[in-house]
Amino acid sequence: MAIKKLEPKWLNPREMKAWRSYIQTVRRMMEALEADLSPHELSLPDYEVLVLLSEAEGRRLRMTELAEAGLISKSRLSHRMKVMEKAGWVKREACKEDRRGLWAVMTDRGWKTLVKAAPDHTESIRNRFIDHLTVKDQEDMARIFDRVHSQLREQYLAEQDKK
Amino acid sequence: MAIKKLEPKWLNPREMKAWRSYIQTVRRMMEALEADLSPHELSLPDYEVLVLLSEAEGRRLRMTELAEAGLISKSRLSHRMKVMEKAGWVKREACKEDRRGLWAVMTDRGWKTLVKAAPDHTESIRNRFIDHLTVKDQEDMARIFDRVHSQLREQYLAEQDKK
DNA sequence: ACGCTTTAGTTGAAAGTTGAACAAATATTG
DNA sequence: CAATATTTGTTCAACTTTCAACTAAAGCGT
Repeated sequence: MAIKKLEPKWLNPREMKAWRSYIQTVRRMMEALEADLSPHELSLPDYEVLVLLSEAEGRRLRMTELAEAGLISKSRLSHRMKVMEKAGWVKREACKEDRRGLWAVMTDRGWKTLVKAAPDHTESIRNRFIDHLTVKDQEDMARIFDRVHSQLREQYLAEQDKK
Repeated sequence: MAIKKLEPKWLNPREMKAWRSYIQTVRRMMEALEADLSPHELSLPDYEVLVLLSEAEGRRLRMTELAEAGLISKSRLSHRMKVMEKAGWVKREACKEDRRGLWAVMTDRGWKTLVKAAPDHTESIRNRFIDHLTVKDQEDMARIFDRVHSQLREQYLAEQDKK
C-alpha cells in the first residue's frame, strides 16, 4: 500500500469544514433532543431502550440482544435496567430456554410512558433536524450514512479478525 | 399557527430511514474515533480541549471561553482540567485583568502530546468518515449541517428569550 | 461423563458528569 | 458611592458509566 503514503495527511479546508460543521451540529442537536425529552422524565438512551422493546415480539428482548441493539454495554444496561425497573417501565423475567438468561420486558406503564413521549420526541426530531432537510437532502443523508455505516461495520469486523 | 396541526405527526419511511441511518452511524463513528485515539491516552473531549487551546492566542483561553468553545459545562471543564493538569498537558494561571478568572494554558508537554496525536486522529477521521464521501457529498454535508446548525442556534436564542 | 471454554448477566469500585450551592470579584444602578 | 445583580470558577453530593472480576449455566471435545 505504498500509495497510502501519498495521501494528504491533513484535512483540506473543504474537508475540515464538513467535519467541523458536522461534529458540532451533532452535539448541539443531541443536547436539544435530550432537553425536549426531559419533561417526560426520560433520557435519550432510556427512550431508545423503550423503543427497542416496544418493537420486539412480545415487547421483550434478551438482555444481550437489547444491549447490542441499543449500542450499550451489558454492564451499563444492567445498571440502567435496575433504575428503569424501579421506575416501573420494565421488568426482568427468568428465561426458561436458557437459564443463564433474562428477558427484559416492557410493562404497560412503560408502554404508556413511551406512547405519551413519542409524539413530542418525533416533533422534536422534526423541529431540530428533519424539517430543515429537503427531500433530496434526506435521500442524500440516508445514502451517505448508510455507506459510512457499512464501512464502519467492515472495518470493525476486519479489526476483530486480526485479534 | 393553526397550520402546525396539519403537519404529519409521525416520520414517514424516508424520514425514518434518514434519521436512523444518521443516529446509529454517529454513535458507531464516535466510538471508532475514541478507540483510534486511545493509544495516545487521550479522550475525544480532552483532545478537543487541546485543539482549542492550541489554536488560541498564546495557547491560552479563559476557562469560560474554553468551556463554551468546547461545548461543555464549566463544572465539567473544571473537573477535567484537574485531571489534565495532573497529566501535565495544561496549567491554570491567575488572570490579572479579572481577578475572578483563570487562564487555561497549554503546556509544552500538552503541545507535544497533541502534535503526536494529531496525524493519527486526522487519519482516523479520514478512514472512518471523510474518505467515504465524494467531494459532492462533502459539500452537501457542509451545506446541510450548516443549515441545521444555524437553525439550532436560532431556536436556542428564541428559547432563551422566552425565559 | 469429564474437564475446558464460552456465554449470560451482575456486581463493586473507580472515574466521569451533572446541577445546585457557594465565595470572590466585577458591573450596574439609583 | 453604596446596594444589588451578575459573572467567574470551584466544590459537593447525587447519579451515571466504565472496567475488571465474578457466578452460573451452556456448549464442546474427547
